[in-house]
Amino acid sequence: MNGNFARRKEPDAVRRALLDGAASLAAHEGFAAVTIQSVAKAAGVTKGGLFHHFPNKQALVAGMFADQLEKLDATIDAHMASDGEAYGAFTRAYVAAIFDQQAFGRQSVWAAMAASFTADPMLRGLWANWYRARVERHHASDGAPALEVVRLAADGAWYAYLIDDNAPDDSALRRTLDAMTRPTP
Amino acid sequence: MNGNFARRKEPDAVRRALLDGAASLAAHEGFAAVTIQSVAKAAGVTKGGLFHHFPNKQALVAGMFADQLEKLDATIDAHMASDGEAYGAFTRAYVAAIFDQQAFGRQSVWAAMAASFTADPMLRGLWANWYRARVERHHASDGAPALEVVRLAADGAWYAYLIDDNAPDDSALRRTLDAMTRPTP
DNA sequence: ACGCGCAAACCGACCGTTTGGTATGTTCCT
DNA sequence: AGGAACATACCAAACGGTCGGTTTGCGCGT
Repeated sequence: MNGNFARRKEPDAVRRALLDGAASLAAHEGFAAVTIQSVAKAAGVTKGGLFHHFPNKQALVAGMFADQLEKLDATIDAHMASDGEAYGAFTRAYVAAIFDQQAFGRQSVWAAMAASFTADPMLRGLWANWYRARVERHHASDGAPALEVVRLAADGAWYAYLIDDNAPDDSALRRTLDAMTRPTP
Repeated sequence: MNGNFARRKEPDAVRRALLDGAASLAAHEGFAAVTIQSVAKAAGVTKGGLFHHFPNKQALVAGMFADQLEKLDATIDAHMASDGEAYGAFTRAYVAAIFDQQAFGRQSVWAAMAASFTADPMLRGLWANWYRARVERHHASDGAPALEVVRLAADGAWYAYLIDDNAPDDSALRRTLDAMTRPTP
């Protein structure tokens, strides 16, 4: 039995707090605010404690990226599971995830991650690999060129939404893109 | 007459060298390499000289952005001038500019600028205003929703191209998008 | 059951470097 | 002469990272 007070040493919980703290910091303060000091403080740990879990900052950021990719995986898989139609299911889930403000809005980790994509080739590779693997996995149902155009347009809409502060109503665009993923009879 | 040697004091030339140096630095070394020191050195000037032309770093970066926007303006206008068809002319020029590697490739200033978009709200506003003004200006010929989708897809393709190192051949996509801007008879 | 050792977990002070920015000159042109 | 156009020296702050020390908990021998 060890479910005692909070004073116990639970490294897994600390590691989780570090990753969550980094993500929250990136979402609300921007990617530049993700410093070793700030992340450690947000997790209730000192710098020394942080460096025990991650050898350097790059490892910390990479861990945060991988964590977010896992969550995105779960979101997309859940959406695909509740989709009756096989054709374009992945593209629909992808579009749905992007148009979900809570997951991809300015106040999200991805907004900050977009900033670091062009800077760090390693993080760029992480995302590129994820996307490539997903496209390849669902090639049977989502390999059509028309679906690729839909995904690209969703990416563009997401980027435009991030940039333009007073974002317009995009529900019409979302419906349009969703309709473009339906099989043509 | 004052067209003498290069030893004369020509503040306009220095200012130009600073903007070009900043752009070149951002393109080849990434946005993080755009520091006061590096830019001044690239322009053959010391820090003090730079701060004579720009009150702070934000003003320097803003000037660099405005400079690039002017160049983009010229590129698009030139493309539109040589376009016989009125409908979708702006969208076609926009797509053409994006798919021009020299202007928008990874080795371009825009690749670095994309990184700073999410970080700095001011720079974000500069781009958002430019885009909004352009769309409004060409609303008569490029206001159709189908054309907006094309522009968004071009943005998405550009972003994907920046992220994925081994970029695939996108000439087919470029033709597809271009075809989608033609008037439907 | 009980101490005991040892490694994992964490702290806190320190370091070298870089950054944007300032203050005080010095040179150049009109 | 006087201001614009630069140079030079300096500064405080923040960053990533290191290092020695301290605490916690678990295994192990008896």
